[in-house]
Amino acid sequence: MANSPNIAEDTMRERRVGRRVSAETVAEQLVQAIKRREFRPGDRLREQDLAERFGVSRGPVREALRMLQSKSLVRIVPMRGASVASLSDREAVEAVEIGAALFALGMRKAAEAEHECALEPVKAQWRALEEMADLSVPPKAFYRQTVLMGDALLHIATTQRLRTLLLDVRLGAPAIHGPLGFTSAELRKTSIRKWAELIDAVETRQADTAERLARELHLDALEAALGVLP
Amino acid sequence: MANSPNIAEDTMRERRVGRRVSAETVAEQLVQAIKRREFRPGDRLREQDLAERFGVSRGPVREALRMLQSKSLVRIVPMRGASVASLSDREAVEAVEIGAALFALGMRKAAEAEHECALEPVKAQWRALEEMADLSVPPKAFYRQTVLMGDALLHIATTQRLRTLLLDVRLGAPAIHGPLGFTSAELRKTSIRKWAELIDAVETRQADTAERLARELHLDALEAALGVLP
DNA sequence: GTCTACCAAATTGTTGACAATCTCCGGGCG
DNA sequence: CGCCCGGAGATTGTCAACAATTTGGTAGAC
Repeated sequence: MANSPNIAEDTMRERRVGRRVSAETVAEQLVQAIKRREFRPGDRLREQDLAERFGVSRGPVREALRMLQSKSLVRIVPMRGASVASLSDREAVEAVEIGAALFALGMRKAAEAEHECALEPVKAQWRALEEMADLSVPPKAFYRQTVLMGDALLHIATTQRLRTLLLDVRLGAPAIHGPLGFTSAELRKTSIRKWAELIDAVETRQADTAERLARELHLDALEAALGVLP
Repeated sequence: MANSPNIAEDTMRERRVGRRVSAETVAEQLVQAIKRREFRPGDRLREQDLAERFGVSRGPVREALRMLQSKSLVRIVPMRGASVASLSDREAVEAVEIGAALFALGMRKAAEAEHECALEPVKAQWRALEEMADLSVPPKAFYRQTVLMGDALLHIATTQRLRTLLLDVRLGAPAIHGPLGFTSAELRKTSIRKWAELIDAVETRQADTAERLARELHLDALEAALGVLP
């Protein structure tokens, strides 16, 4: 109550009483910057630069880099520094396939789990997705909606580890896993239909069907993306 | 003979050209110590203790802890320190299922990959496994041999990311994923047979069969382990 | 002209000291 | 008797300086 709500419009040098540690916020902001393409795959990440950018010393920056290294988001070679990880086409495809396998497992577990009324918000999001069939909606928005739905479905399976792992894997291959594939009205229609079938499979506890549909949803998008790339 | 591996008081000095960075060796040794059960799930990891143990200062120790945190091997809560991650039964099962899904994907890719004569060493290791059907061989040895075979099979699929990811996931749940299940002669026979079938499926490019067998091999062992635990 | 040795700048790796925070243990008070 | 308070010790978070290594360029020899 007597807590004065210090607003965070100031720079990050603001000394918050909160228990946030520098290394964590640095890692988080660095991830955002990479997602925002301010740093691109292959770009070098000099410790001093990052330290000045985030208003801390090199210690927390090094910790943040180590965290992101373990998530395969940055590459560190001893005595030569860090850089944003850049995946070959083969590795990117592999990452998407891993994501598909993990998501398929998640959908199996969701179908097997208890999920009383938890499917209602998912259905609401599906209706939002259905509205995006028209190509006037940018592919990125469509893609984001699918990610939202997938995460909501994963949530009802209560598989924390799986969710974070999937998030990490997707972070590494945004180029292919991203909205690249959703430029075709055909694919969007198929995708919308399969999402509906997936939700139904989860609701009616058909684990095998749910697993298959989840995998197909990912691999369809991958195939489409590969058709755009080369 | 020439080298006694116990005392390491001078190793940090100038044993070799400093190509290795402290944080990496600390992380590696800490992982070994955790695998060796010198630190057990839930045990606290004080930075100063680890620093003295490994002969470095707290900086590299903190970096190592961050690396292991991102791999879900240690848990760090701000201002309260690090501890070895301890999984609930549910989380451990989840980890094994994730491992099964990843390995199944790897076997699919192995079956689809080009693999001229690369299967010969795998077959040699299978013959070694076959010799271990007798229960006089400790379960741990049998388990280790299966891990070796699995890794060799993954190798021919050239899926680096998948291998490291699988390794990380397995590190987190050694209690269940370990040799717990292989105390039954029945299970060993089934396992040996399915490994042979798996190798054959990879050799004859039957991706679906390889994927199914890989999953079954993991889930059979999980089921057996769950039968021992409660 | 090309190759090698070597120096200087830049960058990473490591350390010890200092600051911030938490934990624990008594003592005072309702 | 139970609860709040406070301070000392322990532990983590952060920083700036120092050491080690790589890199890029330059001078010299052949």
